[in-house]
Amino acid sequence: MPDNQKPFYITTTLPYVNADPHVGFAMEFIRADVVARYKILQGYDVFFNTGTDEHGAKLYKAAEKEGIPVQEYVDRYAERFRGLAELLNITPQVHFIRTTDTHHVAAAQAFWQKVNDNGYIYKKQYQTKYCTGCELEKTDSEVDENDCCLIHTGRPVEYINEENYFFAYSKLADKLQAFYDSHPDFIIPDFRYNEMKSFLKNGLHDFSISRVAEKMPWGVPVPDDETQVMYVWFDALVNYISTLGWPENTETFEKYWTNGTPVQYCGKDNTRQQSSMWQAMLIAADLPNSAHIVVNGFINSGGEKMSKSIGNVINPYAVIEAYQAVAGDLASDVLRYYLLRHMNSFEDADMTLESLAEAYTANLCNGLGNLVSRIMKMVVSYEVSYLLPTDEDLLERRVSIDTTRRDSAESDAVPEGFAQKIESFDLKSAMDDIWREINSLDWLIQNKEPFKLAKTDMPEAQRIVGDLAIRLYIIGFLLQPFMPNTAQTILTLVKEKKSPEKPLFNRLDK
RNA sequence: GUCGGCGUAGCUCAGUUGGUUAGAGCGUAGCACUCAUAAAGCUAAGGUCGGUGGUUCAAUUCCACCCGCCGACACCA
Repeated sequence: MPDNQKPFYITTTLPYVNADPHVGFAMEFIRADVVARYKILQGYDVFFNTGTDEHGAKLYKAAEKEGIPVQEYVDRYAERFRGLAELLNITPQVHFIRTTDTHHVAAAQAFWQKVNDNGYIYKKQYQTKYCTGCELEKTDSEVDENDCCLIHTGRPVEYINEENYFFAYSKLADKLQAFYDSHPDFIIPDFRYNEMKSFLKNGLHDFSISRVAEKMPWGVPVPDDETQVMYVWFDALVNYISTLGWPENTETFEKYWTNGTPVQYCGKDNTRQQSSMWQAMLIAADLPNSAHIVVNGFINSGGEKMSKSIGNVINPYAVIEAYQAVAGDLASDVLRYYLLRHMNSFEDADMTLESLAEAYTANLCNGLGNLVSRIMKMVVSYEVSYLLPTDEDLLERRVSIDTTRRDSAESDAVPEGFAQKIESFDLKSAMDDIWREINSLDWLIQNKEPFKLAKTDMPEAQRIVGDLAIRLYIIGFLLQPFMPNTAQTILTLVKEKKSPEKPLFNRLDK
């Protein structure tokens, strides 16, 4: 490994730990993992961050309701989310930060201090709406036109005044605008960028960033003011840099944040926080901005939003468990495959167990799995030998295969533009490239008929199957970031010239 | 309401800088092969490209209006 490896930073948002992991977060996590693994393969020195967001009133109340200490409550959920990384086969390199980590708490305070020193924090009276029916504070979107909470429609909310700290968001509008203007690819996809640009154009209002500790103590204490704690997301956003050891570990911070083109994945409900508020906060603290915000859509099921009452909630744990029966160790790859190729890269998508089963049969059993079996069976039967390309060759797209070329236009062993698709986070299209190559190989076997040639012209049959094996190896190579276990299985089989003892993907019972 | 987007085969979507028979994958039906997980290959069925009007020699592609759907419009982690 060269010493001058280029750094790369990528992070998910931190899920709020008031419920079990959702398949939408699983998708975000998997996508970030694909990019991280891809960059690792490219030789980058990668810092991949995820974790859990553990402060705030909701958790405080949830723990109270269960009658257990908050810390115990969040510990339990943090473990469940940590378990998700293993379940989804996320690279072991991933860093897992908790916003209750002592270092993070100190970093959030240092960040606050810095923003305050720069004059972007001030104290102001803040009016909150409070529903005495719910015994909860309400936001503007939680009250109707008669100023009543949506649950207690006959009872107007009360107004409570409290003193909070405010973030001078509005003072940062010009700088944020200048940043947007000079970074045309900052938010991906572009229609989300347009939304944020018009949001900014409509004017920014300062917002409160603290709560009265007496009422809600479960937060990071505001420096030099024991009466206030930070509002949960102000501290939470700082995780993206506290995970790097900021502020004291300047070396790591500069390496990965300043020079690592930081990429942040998020769901569409987080667009504003990540790409506007957080960026303004960074500017206020004299820190460099993120390089890209990549915004995912939501996953619906059967045309409706997933909800417990409809009963269409899909649990990633259950899906993987179900597929272990047919795919064994490759079960996590089944879910990865589906979320990466059958969910739209940027817009809302629809997931059902039926369409998952259909995709599994068509593309993993009949497609990839079957192809591995038919090629490797011939490799073994005809005692084919071949010389595999090196990783360096493949990274540089230096591969020449002649005897099995369908035609040069539509079947590149290493598809042109494949890297570009991953670099622009269009992972679905990159997957499509791989499946085009899988289809090409199936077509070639059918049309070159090496299984017939084996009876009349063995050397020619061996040459064809050898090329097919090399191309299968390349498929395994390309598949590594997307379906790591499957890719390893294929690479090993081709290297060792073995046919699989049993199908990679067994058929589902009909 | 303001701004933006979408509506193309059963499903998911691509495409048309306006121009001969509108594409892919999956699904469905038939043919046929055997290296393979009864898989792969070939063929077929299936669309008045949301509606109406306009511009044009010519519109699914441009314009207007209408219908339907979606997103943003802030203190929701």
